Amino acid sequence: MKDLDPTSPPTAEIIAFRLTEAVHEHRILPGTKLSEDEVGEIFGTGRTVVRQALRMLAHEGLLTIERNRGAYVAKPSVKEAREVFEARALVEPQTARAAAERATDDDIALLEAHMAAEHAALAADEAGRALKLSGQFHLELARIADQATIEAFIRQLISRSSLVIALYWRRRNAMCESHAHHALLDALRRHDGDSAEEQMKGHLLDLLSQLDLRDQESAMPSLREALSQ
Amino acid sequence: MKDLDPTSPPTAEIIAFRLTEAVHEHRILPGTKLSEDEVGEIFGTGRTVVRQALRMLAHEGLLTIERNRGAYVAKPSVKEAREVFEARALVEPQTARAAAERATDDDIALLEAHMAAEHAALAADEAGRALKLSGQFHLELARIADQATIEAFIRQLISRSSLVIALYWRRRNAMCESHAHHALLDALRRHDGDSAEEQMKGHLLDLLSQLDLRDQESAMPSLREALSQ
DNA sequence: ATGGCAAAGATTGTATACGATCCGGATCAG
DNA sequence: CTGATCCGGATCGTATACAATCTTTGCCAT
Repeated sequence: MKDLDPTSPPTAEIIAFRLTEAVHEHRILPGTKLSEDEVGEIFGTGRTVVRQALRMLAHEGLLTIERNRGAYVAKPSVKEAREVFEARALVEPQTARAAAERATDDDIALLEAHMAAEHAALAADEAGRALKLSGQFHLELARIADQATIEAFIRQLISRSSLVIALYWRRRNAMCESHAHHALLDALRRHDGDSAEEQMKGHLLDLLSQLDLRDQESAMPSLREALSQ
Repeated sequence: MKDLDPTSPPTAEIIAFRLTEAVHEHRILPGTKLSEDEVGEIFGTGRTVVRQALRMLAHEGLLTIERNRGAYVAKPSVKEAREVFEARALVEPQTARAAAERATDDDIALLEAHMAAEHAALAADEAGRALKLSGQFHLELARIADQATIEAFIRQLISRSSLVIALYWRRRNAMCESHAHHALLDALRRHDGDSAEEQMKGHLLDLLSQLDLRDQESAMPSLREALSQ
């Protein structure tokens, strides 16, 4: 009851969470500068707390901090983008399997609510919000699998995936991936680990295939970095 | 040439590295308190920089920070210990495969030097130093595999493995695992991905089997945590 | 007009001061 | 003697002041 006071100054964790949310929803785009003074004034706190939050996010790969220059929302290279999805392909299918084998009725209900929210966001044309929920769906699977260590890793991967999608997604309009989550949820309902693992593998390949990761795009950025900022 | 000045005050990264090294070498054991003032005086810097370092290490799971109480070297539970090795078993075999397929002659030479140092440390009866080098060996494989994202994850896992070993290792004397690294190195020399993957899988199972992770030990801690710590 | 250079402004890096919280011992009632 | 309560010391949390660094802008020489 003491932490619910809205007038109390936000902690570093809260600021980090809010910023993470904003980046996941593509309300803050890669390359944006996050000035300490600016963020501090927005949240009504000093720079000390803001610095903690920024360093946390930098450690998760969401920001890059350049000494004496400031914190910027990260712009993953094509190589990093590939690595992120390779890592996800390595870790998430097995996690989905474990989740399917362990999921309780409550877990299923929670995921259904999640998907409903995702559909609602899509219907309301709030693509950013839908994307964030989509990421949370994957994170819920890790939680259900009861693997806190891997869950933390997947959280980082999903964070970076948001950045990758912001930079390299092909068509802005269609976020037609909800079928995949539906199929995953079905597999979980049946406690079918094999199917869940397979669905997840396919889902991640689908996501990767919708990215535009041509090397042509990777040669430019280093040049564009210098001027566009 | 400017960063090599030994009189200049250490940065947060340097302090974090030194502390990490000390924990990996078991010179600082789980449960040890790291006071901000104390660490600051040791490194000749203010608390601000120390706090940054401590928070970095906490974020990697090496320390646990309790609000208004201080930072303590983490004491992973049995569950966490299992999770760490499950995660390693999930990630490292494939990484070893990729490393075997990509390793250059220089990489092999570096690993050989690494193993020599490891043997030397064992011969000098410096078990802690040998353990740190052993961890670095695994990390080198990730670097050779050219997977920066997964490398960062493995770094965290190795950190926590050091803590797990400090807490749950069975016999203090024998660190007879160097055979495994030798076999891995052989597989890399032959660029035999299959063998490397299989060797790594077996190596990690060996490590896990040498831990004493009985539930008896896991029922106590939650109780012991409350009073002993 | 262009290129280098210098000074001003802005932003981050660090230390320190002050306030908040927690732990431990002392005191006292039962 | 046991238990609770209160106070002092110590440690952490935050804000702020000052120093270091970078960027920008204006000027001058070529």
